[in-house]
Order: sequence, then C-alpha cells, then structure tokens
Amino acid sequence: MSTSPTPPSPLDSVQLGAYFVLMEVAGLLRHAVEQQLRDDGDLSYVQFQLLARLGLDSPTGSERMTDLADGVVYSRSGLTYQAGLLEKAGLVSRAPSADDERSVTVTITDAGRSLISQVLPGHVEVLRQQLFSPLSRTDTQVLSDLLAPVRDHMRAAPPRSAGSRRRR
Amino acid sequence: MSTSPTPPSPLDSVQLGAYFVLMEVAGLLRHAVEQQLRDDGDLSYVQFQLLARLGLDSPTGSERMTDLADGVVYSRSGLTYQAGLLEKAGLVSRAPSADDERSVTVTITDAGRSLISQVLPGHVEVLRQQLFSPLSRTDTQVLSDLLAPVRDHMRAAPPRSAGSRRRR
DNA sequence: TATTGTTATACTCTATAACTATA
DNA sequence: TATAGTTATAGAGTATAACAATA
Repeated sequence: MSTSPTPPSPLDSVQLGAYFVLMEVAGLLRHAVEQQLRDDGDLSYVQFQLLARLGLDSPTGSERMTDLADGVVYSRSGLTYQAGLLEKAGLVSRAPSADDERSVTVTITDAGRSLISQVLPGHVEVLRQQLFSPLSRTDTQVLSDLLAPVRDHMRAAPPRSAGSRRRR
Repeated sequence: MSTSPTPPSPLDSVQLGAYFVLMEVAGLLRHAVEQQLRDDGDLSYVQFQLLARLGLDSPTGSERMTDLADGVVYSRSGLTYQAGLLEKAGLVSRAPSADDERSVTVTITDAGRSLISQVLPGHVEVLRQQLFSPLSRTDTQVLSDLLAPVRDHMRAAPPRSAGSRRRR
C-alpha cells in the first residue's frame, strides 16, 4: 500500500531544489538559534517555543497541556517531560484546570517572563544576521505569504496517524 | 558581550511571522518525511540525506567523510556514528582513501542504491501532498529563489565556533 | 467509553574530549 | 603542528505502551 497507483513521476528540478533549500535553511537556522538559546538562557528550542507561546501569544499566560501539545506537534509524554523541566526550573507552574479536573493548566511565572526578555534580544540578533540580512522587506513579505498556505494545509491534513487523537 | 551596542529594536511583525512560518513548515515537513522514510526504508532523515548525497549527487558514489560532514552540518563523531550504522546495514562501504591515508572514502553499495529507489517514490509523494499541493509552479520557483541567497549566506558565515575547523 | 495527563522504559541522536595516525 | 577519523561516554530528546483519573 506504499506504492501509489499513479506512476512515480518524479518532482521536477525546481521542486526538488525548493525542497532542499527549505530544509537546509531551516536546519541551519535552527542550529544557530538553538546555540543562542542554550548560551543565553540554557533553553532548548522547544522550551523556548513553549515559553514564548505562554508569554507572548497567550494573553493570560496560561494554556492547557493539550493545547500546547497541539501547537508544538509533540507527543503527550514529550510535552509532560518538557513541562516538567520548565517547572523544575521555576519557569512555569502547573495546576489542575478549574473547569475540567482532567486538564492541567500551565502558567508562565515571572521568572519565565524574565528569561524570555533576557533571551529575546540575542535571538532577534541571530535572526537578523542569519535569516533576514539577505532578504528585503518585500522578500520577507512574499516568503511569508507563500508559506502561510502551506502551513495551513499541513495543519489541516492529519497525517500523524500515530496515537489516535490529535485534532482538536 | 551578548547584548549588542545597538538598541534591541524588535523585528517587525512581518519578519516574526516569516520566521515562525518557515520553522513550522520545515518542522512539520520533516516530521512527515521522517515517518515515511522510517516506514518505507527504516531510515532516519540524516541517513537518507547521506545516501541521497552519495547515490544521487555524487557521480562516483563516493565521498570523503569530511566532505559528507561539511554537507550535513554534522559533528565528526556524529557522522562516524551514522556511517557506522549505514555500513552495518550494508548500505555503504568504507575504505581508506587512495591519495590521503588519513581520509576515509565512503561509497554507496548496490543495496544502498536499491534502498534509495525503494524509498524515493513514497518520499516524493509526501512532498507533493504536504509541500507542493498548495504551491503553483511559479510559487515554487519564487520560494526557491528567495531562499537560495539565504542558504548561501548561512553557509558562508561560520557561526559554528564550536570545534575549531569547519570551513573547507 | 473517551479524553487528559503521567510514568516507565527503551532507543536514537548528538556533542565533547581524549586518542591514534598520517601530512 | 595540523588534519582525518574513531572511540568512549554522557546527556538530551522522543516515542510507545500501560496506567489512573475524570467527563
């Protein structure tokens, strides 16, 4: 069932090129960014994502475990592991949700917010140097507009048949 | 020395958006692709990259360890580990280089080539469904053209001050 | 019964440092 | 001395399955 009924029909060279550049740029960028986060705040990229989501995106500074897992494409156990690390470091707190006793609400602490602002300037610097220096403002806008539909498409299609539940 | 003399001056929202989409798309794509490679050929993404580089890019099917490490942004020991796995699986062979006794030449085997062609159709399918279905041919071309300079810029700048040697 | 989250466990990957051998 | 590669080792991250508790 892994072979499709239609002939393989390889991607054309433009598509292959786009695939490779995309993956290489993202890989190199992640590498650079992880090093900065490690140096400036002893954070992994995923941990930064979690903190940023709580501290920058969420108006309340809180989210349920499940929502965090959905946003970061994580296994439940993986998120539990990371949330445990963050909590042990005093960067977030966990408490049973008010409305649903099964849920756990994760909240960023003052120390967490402080760490974000400590790490953010360096982070922005890396982005500026590595990613944006070769891109004009228009380029950046176009790039964003091109990738946004892809992201939405990927989020919609549930290819992760692993566990069972995923979609909210 | 981690704070720059110039004011933090945060990225504008367009730049931040571009950064996040780029990372999310690449992350989701890598996730999907890794699952396919695992299912169809029991390969990690890095192992696939190594085999593809030897089998598809190199005309001779051989490369030195160092050149492979440069191409895949790996630590030397990491490459040794992966090359060891591939060799144990019979997908590559290793032999001291002819001209330089210090070097090791890695060569893809028939089994390695066979595995690539076994895995490639499914790989292409995933790319088509996940990445390219929301992109026109023009979109794809533009995306590629936008990212190519970024890749070149990142390759040139040696931010990995870790080990010591890196640039060829 | 379905969902939320945790735990135990095992495995893969990566990086650092020490080491050998050749240039 | 500098480079190519390996080894030992240690640590971080991830996933699976079994589990407990609530809806």
